[in-house]
Amino acid sequence: MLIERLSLVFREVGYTGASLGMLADAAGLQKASLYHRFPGGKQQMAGQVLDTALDWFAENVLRPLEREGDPRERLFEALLGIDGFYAGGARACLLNVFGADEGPFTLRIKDALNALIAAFAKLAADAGQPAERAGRSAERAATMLQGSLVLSRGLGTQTPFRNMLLELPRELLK
Amino acid sequence: MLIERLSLVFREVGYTGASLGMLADAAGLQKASLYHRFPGGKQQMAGQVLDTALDWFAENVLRPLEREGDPRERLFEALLGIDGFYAGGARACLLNVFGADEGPFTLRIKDALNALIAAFAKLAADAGQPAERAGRSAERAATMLQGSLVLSRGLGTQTPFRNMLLELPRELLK
DNA sequence: TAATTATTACCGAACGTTCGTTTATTTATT
DNA sequence: AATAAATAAACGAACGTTCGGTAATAATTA
Repeated sequence: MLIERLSLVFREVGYTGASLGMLADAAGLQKASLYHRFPGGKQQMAGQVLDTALDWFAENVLRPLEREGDPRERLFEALLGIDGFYAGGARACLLNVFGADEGPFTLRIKDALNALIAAFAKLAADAGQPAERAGRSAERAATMLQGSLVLSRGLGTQTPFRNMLLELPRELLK
Repeated sequence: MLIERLSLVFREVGYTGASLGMLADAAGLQKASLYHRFPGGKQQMAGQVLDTALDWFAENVLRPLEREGDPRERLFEALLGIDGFYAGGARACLLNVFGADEGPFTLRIKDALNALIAAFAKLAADAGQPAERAGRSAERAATMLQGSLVLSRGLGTQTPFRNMLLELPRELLK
């Protein structure tokens, strides 16, 4: 899939860091050919990459968190989605990567983060946490998710990410 | 201070995102003049910015964490340093910003993160936590620090950072 | 102290390179 | 034949960098 190849580049070097040469190489196309698919240029590529990622995340992470059913099962399903989305902590988060460059993605990033927190909060509430505590747990869960990605990348180890996956149930359930 | 002005630019737009024009403007100098102070160019500027920041961090955060004395007092002093270092969550972490671009700073970033975790671990151990648990608490504290910065930036609010400052004592003490 | 030399700090202008993008043309598909 | 997909070549603009020279400051000499 073309979008996914582009996504890997953006997630590795960020928006400004991704040159059209790199993107073309990753796509297996010439730079000019990318402009046939994305007349809007680099910004459109990044936007579509972000949209696709957010769609996947909504389907495989948010939806399990928000659906009906046993909270523990829903959380495990979401954690599976998270693990896949970040490749075990090896791939950076687009929200972090695109958020660094203040640009046309700021609003979408903000909405996505809020949606994640809201989904975590619903799960925690469904698991029996009082509303206020569920909100704090949700924010802390999102914080640990993002932080573990930073640490995993900075340390060159996937263990912080894995530890975070193990700790989220304690945080959000019961 | 010249270095601090450059630091603000790097922390705002990252390494690749920072152009020499922006850096020169922030410094109140011409581009050519920056090459008088930094013959090594942009890379040397970033390296010196990183070194200066790490020195400040070591002095005002790591040292309180590792010194002798009451753990609660030491932590509060460190939290004060952290709050100042990140301007209440408004300024990004150089470890995150420079870590995005895989480059000549990777090793220094790794060492700095490990030093922070080690300092947190020593504090938690001094506060009475058994060694193994102190290590986990320390990693979790570093994770929440970095994560709260991502969230604060992404959401455009300082509250995640502030909440993190409030939660660290619970995490590391007792 | 005054004049002179070194040294440092800074700047305008240009360098070659790479950036994102466009145009014109060829190849593939239907 | 017509439409879509891919490309080679080139574009202006911005990039990081270099260079020659000018102001300012310090050191040295007389």
